[in-house]
Amino acid sequence: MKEIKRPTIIDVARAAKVGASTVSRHVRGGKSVSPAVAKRIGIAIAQLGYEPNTLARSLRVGRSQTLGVLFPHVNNVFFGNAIRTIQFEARRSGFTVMLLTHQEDAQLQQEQLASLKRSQVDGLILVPAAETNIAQVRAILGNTPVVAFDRPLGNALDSVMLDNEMAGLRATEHLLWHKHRHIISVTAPYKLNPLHSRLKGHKEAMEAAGRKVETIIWADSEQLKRELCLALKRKRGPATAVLSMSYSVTIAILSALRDRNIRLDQIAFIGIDDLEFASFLDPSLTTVAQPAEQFAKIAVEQLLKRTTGAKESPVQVTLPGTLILRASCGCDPALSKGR
Amino acid sequence: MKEIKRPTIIDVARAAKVGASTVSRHVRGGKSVSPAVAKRIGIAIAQLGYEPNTLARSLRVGRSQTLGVLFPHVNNVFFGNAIRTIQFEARRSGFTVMLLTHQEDAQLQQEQLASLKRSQVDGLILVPAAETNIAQVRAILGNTPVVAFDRPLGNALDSVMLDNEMAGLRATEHLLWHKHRHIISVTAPYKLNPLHSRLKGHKEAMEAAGRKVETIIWADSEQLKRELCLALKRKRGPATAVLSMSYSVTIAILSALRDRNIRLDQIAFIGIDDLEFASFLDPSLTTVAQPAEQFAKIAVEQLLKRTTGAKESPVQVTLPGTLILRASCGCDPALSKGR
DNA sequence: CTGTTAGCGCGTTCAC
DNA sequence: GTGAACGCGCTAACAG
Repeated sequence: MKEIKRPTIIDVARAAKVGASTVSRHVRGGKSVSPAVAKRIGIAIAQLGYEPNTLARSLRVGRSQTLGVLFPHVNNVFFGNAIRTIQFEARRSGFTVMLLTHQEDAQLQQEQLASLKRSQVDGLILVPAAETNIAQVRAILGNTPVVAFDRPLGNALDSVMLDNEMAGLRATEHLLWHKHRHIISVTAPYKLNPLHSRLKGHKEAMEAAGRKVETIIWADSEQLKRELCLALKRKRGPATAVLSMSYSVTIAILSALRDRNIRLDQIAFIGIDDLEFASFLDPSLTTVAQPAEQFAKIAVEQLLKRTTGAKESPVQVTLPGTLILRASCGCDPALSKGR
Repeated sequence: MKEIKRPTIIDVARAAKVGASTVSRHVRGGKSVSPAVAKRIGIAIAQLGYEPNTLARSLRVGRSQTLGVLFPHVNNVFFGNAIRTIQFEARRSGFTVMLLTHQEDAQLQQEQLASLKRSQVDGLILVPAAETNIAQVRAILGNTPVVAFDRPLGNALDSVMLDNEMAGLRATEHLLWHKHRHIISVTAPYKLNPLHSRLKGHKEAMEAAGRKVETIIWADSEQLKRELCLALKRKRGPATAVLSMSYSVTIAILSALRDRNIRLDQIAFIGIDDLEFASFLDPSLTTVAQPAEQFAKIAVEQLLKRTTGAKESPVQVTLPGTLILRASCGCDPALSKGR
């Protein structure tokens, strides 16, 4: 079994006593090859253990059949599920996925984009880092199709994301419905559009109810602890409910509460973005979940359309979140049994 | 800005009035090019927005500078961190990473392996699905270097993983030290070597202490609830401590306890594998954490050695886990403040 | 130090 | 229905 180098299409051709192009037609299927010859080729391929060289094929046809995916990271349910589905959908269409991460770092993002470009990806699904603008991306990517995922990147691009404003609005309304009058919202310092929109929806709901908007911008853990305690423990109209604007903010809040020995059942809480462990906390956490799989399907579908040269104007898909009622908002704990 | 097709090395050569190979030497750096010429080439590249075509280069040199990574999924801290570090380390050495998942499915794993092979990856970091043997992998991969990650795959391969037996032993010893006499261990039905080893270590510790080994094999959630309740609530010597053998088992146990309204503080608990939310539970969860970053570094390093043709006999690296003492084992809750 | 030439493995004309 | 020849973009030999 001296496999000093891998068999090429020519080796197969020789073994099957046919021309190379006949083998080529056969492996790609569909094309007309006489049954007898097809049989011989099939045997030769099996015997030699031939696998087409994707690199050579891509170079020749000018498409790599590869989709780039550039995410901040892979460490949360939403991204994890999205990635799984993206891979699945891409595979179904004969594409492979090249997954990179930029760790929310603009510099690294640019490098990764360059890497993707050099790899000749046919298209890209991008969750842009904060303060990214479309020009930076285009400068590196040229005219490679891009769809923005989870975060907008100008309306010259296809995009798919949550109806963030609605999410903020609905979550707030639910808290108000539970008769909370002093709700404190917590957001991250990143200049990320989704956070702004969620906050905007929150403000809208608060103002419609005639309540004062109070927001903490989480800068560091000490400051968050301080401000959160202040709001929750003040004598005059202490906050009784907390609305978290994102996954990482929720983590920060949970840490802060834990460190200050404030039990979750002393306040009401809703977090935008679901957490895999939301139902294991006590009380279980009410969250607004994003339809990751649906996002992924739409993103891939849209991207594949573009790679085949569709020229329609960009579509911006916006999907509603799902308010998962568990216990932390004040709803009956029994509800949490669902999941 | 009519960018009808991307500039090639020849376009650059013409623009700079030099030969193509001179440009080639320049872009790869290091090689000797006269300063004057280098300058001209630099300008031409900037002007045209030239990016080398990785595909063509790979085809030519016979290496893709790409490392394949095939993981079960990306949805847990351990895998997530490992992936991040693998990408980082690979990048540092000029490699890009092609990440695929097999969802613990042997069939899908084989397909993904084939895909990786066709993509001409220079090496592969693999977390093998259950019941995978080395022959299956080699059949598809030929002589592409592979390092097994987190799970062994025969000793003909480089591998890096946890000292699983030690982890099971240490966790058990800690529970015994807390005077628990009836400890119940819970494992998954998958025929995964790490689970066996952890269980083996557990048994060792139990037998050394003269205690009876009781193990639940988690088949489905109803059965788990039933058997767990039975063990915890029986009249004669009820179990007072639970040892979970893996991340997913821990999730299952937490679900079971929640559904049966058994609060975590009624029992002692240690889980092998850390969870990102371990410190948010009440009581916070004591776990054995795996050094994901260290694993990743070693795996990449070893793999890169192989891709440059190292022929030493396979090395099997085994690293100890870290017992993170939080509250659920019975240690002072104050300890949990650490993280 | 530089340019010319010849393929890497494949798909695609275009003759047969 | 089939095969020979060319070239995708690049780098490794060589010759200058």
